[in-house]
Amino acid sequence: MCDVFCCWKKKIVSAIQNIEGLKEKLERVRKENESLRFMVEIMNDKCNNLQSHIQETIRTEQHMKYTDYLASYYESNHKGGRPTLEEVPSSKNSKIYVKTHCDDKTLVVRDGYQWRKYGQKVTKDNPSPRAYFRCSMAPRCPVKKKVQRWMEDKRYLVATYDGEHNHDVYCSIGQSFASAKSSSTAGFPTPETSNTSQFRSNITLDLTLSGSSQEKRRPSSHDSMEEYHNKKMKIEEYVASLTKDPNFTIALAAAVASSIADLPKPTIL
DNA sequence: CGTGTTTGACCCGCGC
DNA sequence: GCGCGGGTCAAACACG
Repeated sequence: MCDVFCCWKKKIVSAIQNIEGLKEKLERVRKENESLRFMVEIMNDKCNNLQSHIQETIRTEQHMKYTDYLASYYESNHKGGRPTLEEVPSSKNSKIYVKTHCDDKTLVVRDGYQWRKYGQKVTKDNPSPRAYFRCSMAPRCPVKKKVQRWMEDKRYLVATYDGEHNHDVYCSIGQSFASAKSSSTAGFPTPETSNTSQFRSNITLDLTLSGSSQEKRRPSSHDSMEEYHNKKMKIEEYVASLTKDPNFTIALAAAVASSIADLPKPTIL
């Protein structure tokens, strides 16, 4: 009787120990889960930041190209005179002058959008051939452009745009990144174009807990400040170790790039 | 094999 | 009506 009792007692103690162990395990998993959730939140913020960064980079590039064109154009035609409104290209049916190398035979104007070439022709007034491009989003996007070397200064390419894009630049970029196959035309993110590496290298994936993400995450009512800071430190260490891993960075960049392709509502610049 | 480029042929508007 | 020239098409080709 006593033996049976002892045996049962042992079993019960063992079961209780098991339960305690499971409880601890559960608690650990719960904490891990919480940390991961926190990290996903951070990643999400960083993803948004990255997206804004890309947007800003493209705007800057277009602005610089435009400024370069204006500067050289007014230098050669106005000898320091001020530009007039008529000479400033409009977004619809506009002309853009892009400086290139003289020996550069490709009629490529990197304007942020991806284009598909559908024809080339030598015109009467200009010995240089004229290339015809359609937006790669066609027929959804009706925009076309003609690119030809400028007669007056062969260093410049004249891109004449016909129509207005009804989508964002990033649709083209996302499509290009996602497909990993691209044309050698004016598409911004094409591997063939020299800007690509520059474009990518300018983006640094800041995965530390700084900026907006830190602002957003405040200690909850049941978190003490100390607990919160400890947690934050742990995650910072973890994130730092991840950022040191080149494979992780590559994987994240690829994921971000593909997510850009699926942006829900594109905005027209 | 899929996707983009090349290039000769074709279309179409315009001036004579 | 004809010829010219700019714009587009589409088959062939190239490339990854």
